[in-house]
Amino acid sequence: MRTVMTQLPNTPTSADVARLAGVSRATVSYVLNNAGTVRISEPTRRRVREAARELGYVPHAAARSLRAGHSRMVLMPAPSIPVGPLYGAFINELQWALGRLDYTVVQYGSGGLEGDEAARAWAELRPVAVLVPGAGLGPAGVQVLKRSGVRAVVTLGPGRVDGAHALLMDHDAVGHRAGRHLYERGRRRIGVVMPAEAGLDAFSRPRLAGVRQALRGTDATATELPLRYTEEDAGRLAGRWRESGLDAVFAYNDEYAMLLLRALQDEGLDVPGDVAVIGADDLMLGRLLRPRLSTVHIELPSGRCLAELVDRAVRDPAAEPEVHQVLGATVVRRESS
Amino acid sequence: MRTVMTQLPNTPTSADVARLAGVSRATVSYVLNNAGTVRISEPTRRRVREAARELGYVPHAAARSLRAGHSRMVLMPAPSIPVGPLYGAFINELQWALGRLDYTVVQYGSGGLEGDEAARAWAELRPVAVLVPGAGLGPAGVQVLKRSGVRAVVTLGPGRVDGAHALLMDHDAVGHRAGRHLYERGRRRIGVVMPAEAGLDAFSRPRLAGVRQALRGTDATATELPLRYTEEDAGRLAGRWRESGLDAVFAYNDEYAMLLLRALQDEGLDVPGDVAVIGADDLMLGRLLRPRLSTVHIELPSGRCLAELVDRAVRDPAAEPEVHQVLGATVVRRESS
DNA sequence: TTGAAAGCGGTACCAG
DNA sequence: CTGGTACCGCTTTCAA
Repeated sequence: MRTVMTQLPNTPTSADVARLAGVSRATVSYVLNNAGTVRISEPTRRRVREAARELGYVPHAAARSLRAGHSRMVLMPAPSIPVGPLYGAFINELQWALGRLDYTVVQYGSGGLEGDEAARAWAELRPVAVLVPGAGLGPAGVQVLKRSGVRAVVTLGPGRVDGAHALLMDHDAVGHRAGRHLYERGRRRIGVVMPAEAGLDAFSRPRLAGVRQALRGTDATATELPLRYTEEDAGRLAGRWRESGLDAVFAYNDEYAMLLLRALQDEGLDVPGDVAVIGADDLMLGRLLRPRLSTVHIELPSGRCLAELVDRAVRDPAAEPEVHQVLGATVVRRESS
Repeated sequence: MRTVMTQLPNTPTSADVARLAGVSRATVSYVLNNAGTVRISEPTRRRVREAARELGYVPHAAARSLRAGHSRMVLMPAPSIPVGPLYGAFINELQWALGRLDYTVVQYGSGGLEGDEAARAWAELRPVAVLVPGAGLGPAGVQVLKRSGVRAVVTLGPGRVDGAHALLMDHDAVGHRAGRHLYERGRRRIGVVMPAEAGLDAFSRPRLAGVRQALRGTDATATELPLRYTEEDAGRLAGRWRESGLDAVFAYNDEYAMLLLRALQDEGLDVPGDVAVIGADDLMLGRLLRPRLSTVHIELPSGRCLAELVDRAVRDPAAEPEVHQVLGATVVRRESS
């Protein structure tokens, strides 16, 4: 006794189309895929197309790629932390560029899984390529992916991983430029804001290291300044500023810089007189402050360029992994330093 | 004559695991899925697990869901325009919440496809549910999805679509609050910034309509102010301000508001004396300006709440579509209005 | 020009 | 407790 309460539409398959058109499934496949090797008469083609339209037939991607033994899916983990406009624009451009090359980009919501654990989940989808921002994927993860038929693994982050192509985003350079700039402006006691928010230390630590490196062998010092992204915490930090004796600060990025800048001014400190401030990312909004915020402009690779790398790698999976240095960092001096 | 230049690792299948463990594919499946209905001896289980580990076996999601006739994939189109921190945080929360309910969230890079065209592409993946932000999906698209076995279609946007659940984000309300606020502050000639950037008019138009509605039946007027997100264009707009006679502006969101605010001040106009400015989104950075930016705080639904809606809908696909009003808009008055 | 059939990788029923 | 096997939807030889 089956009580069917709700008549869910039975999803039409190519067999249904074939039946309706009075042909075989093979013919349906030929017609709908415009197979070049076989000639199908025009009347038949029309009947098939008509039947497909009438039934609302949509091919089943899983079945197709199961049969084909491969797909054109490029998988990236979805960012688990809110991501700035810079990186967001980069992703969009990349998706578009890969779309032009007939790949389908899919961002996988890794819901809690980390690094090599996540790699297993990604591998289940049998993508043709995987793009992994940040660190977190180890050589083991790369192996899992490759063994599952992934033809190209590309990491975009601070370091390279064995077996994967790498787009090195050298955040040290960002800190280095900032540190050098502040030093050249005569600053010697330099604070470096370290966001307290989780997930950002992958970027903040290299940036700090870069500052340290720029200052190595000089009489200048770099001091870590933990900061939560709240007005209260910025006020607290600014309140202790005079006693700290710091005469400059590299504020991780423009948002933290703006936050701190305002707090410093509220404490009666003069920027850049008493303390020079520089951010990073070159956000539009930084230009609107008084004084206009100096910043480290960051140049990401073009989406097109990365898309081409992926395509190359997919076509020749056995080639040596490419390693590119892709993060350009330039100081844009405005009024705050 | 096959010249194999590169020994690509042959992806292990459950058959390989079975062979290595000396059991059948069925047994492998039982063991690896912890099938409750069948008892497998502990030694066998160990042999199977060991073999799977050794081969680096990863199950093939497509094959599995092909056989099962369904998946737990929730598909959303990836945003094609850079998205603010508000919405980004919402997506993250949603992904996490759906992950807790054992769904896999996938953002599909629709690379150029629009609305109902895109629906067909999504349907190929046979997701169990589809979440569509914005307008653009019509009833036809919903039908395509449902006929392809999608059990829940949820739109988050300005209006409802036949057959789909709707989380109504009433951007009119944002404009309405802003308009009413400015009116109550005694302003009568109100400008409304309309971003020139593509893709934003889905939001900006309702917001404008909301302002108009708030002003209906009063002696106040709303004037459209096209604005590109550049300093030059803001300067141009500010340069013509005095002759426009406007005494207030609702600037679409906080970013455009900040841009315009600075430009107005550079023109020697007093904010809020000569012109009141209000934005929207309640960005942290707006609080840092002088004067602090008034704004319309927007409350999005909690990810958990939406995840539960999805789960309900998936469990009972035949239920009446739910329609919820989910966008809370509240004026946060600071110093610029 | 079209059809029959094998098989992609897994799952689940039924026999043993 | 375990193995054989049919089948999910689609593509692609091979024959007719």
